[in-house]
Amino acid sequence: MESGRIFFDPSCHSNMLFIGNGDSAFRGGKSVMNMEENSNRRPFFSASEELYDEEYYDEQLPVKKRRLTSEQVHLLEKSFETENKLEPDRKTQLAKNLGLQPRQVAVWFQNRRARWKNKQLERNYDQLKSSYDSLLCNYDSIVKENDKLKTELISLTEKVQSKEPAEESAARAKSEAPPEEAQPPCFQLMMKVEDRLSTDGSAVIDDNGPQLIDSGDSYFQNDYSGCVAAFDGVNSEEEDGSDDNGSYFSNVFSAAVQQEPIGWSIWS
DNA sequence: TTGTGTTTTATTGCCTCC
DNA sequence: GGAGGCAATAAAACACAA
Repeated sequence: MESGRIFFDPSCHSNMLFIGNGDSAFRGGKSVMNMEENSNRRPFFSASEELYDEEYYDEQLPVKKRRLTSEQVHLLEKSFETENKLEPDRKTQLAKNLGLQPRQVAVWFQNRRARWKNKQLERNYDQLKSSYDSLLCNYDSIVKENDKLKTELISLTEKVQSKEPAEESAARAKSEAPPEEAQPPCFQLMMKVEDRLSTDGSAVIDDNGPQLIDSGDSYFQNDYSGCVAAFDGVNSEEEDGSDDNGSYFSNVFSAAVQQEPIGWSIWS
């Protein structure tokens, strides 16, 4: 690269300046930056209309683009902290104080906003990622807990079944329960467990089947209802949108509604 | 010293607002 | 229509490892 003159590289997309003998595109201007007194840096000429300044070229040899001094950057940063948008008056004042062109101040703020936005995006990404990781961790522990409860349930059920004479079970199923094909497998297990765990036995199953669940000491009441509802073979109404397959829970609910004197009438 | 990646300064083109 | 903002981009300046 030759030295001594500034010219535009015609092939350069951004009108970047070079030092050399070229003068065809040389439009001239004036000094843009007043660098520190003791700085050996030379100013950078930016806008084309600011380029031509014979006196300046006689005195100095401008080189391409220059960085702002640390003092200039410091003041710009302070200004940016108070307000990241630049109104015309402030821009002019800042430019004057820093010995820069207003355009340079505007460009600096523009680039600074872009950097801030990128940082903000990074911060947001980190926050979202940590939230996601936390949720994932919770989800995993819930799934494990659910699996554990399922295993417990199956284990208890097997124990109950192994102690119950087959004929007794069959007889009760025939006389007291709704048609077996209308009940979900989970309910069948519940009935058996409920029966087995009941201390007095007589009060558990009476003529009104649905009271079984409402009897106050139901094994599955409340605490396990969610788990049971999620158990395989039990479809919630939300899942299939219907209860026309003889769901026991629907039956219980209907029975409760019918027994409720007031209050529930809206449902009947 | 040199190659390479990152940061900074600046331009361009498009869009919105008044 | 002009001013100003923003995204995309160029290119110089800088940092740093080999």
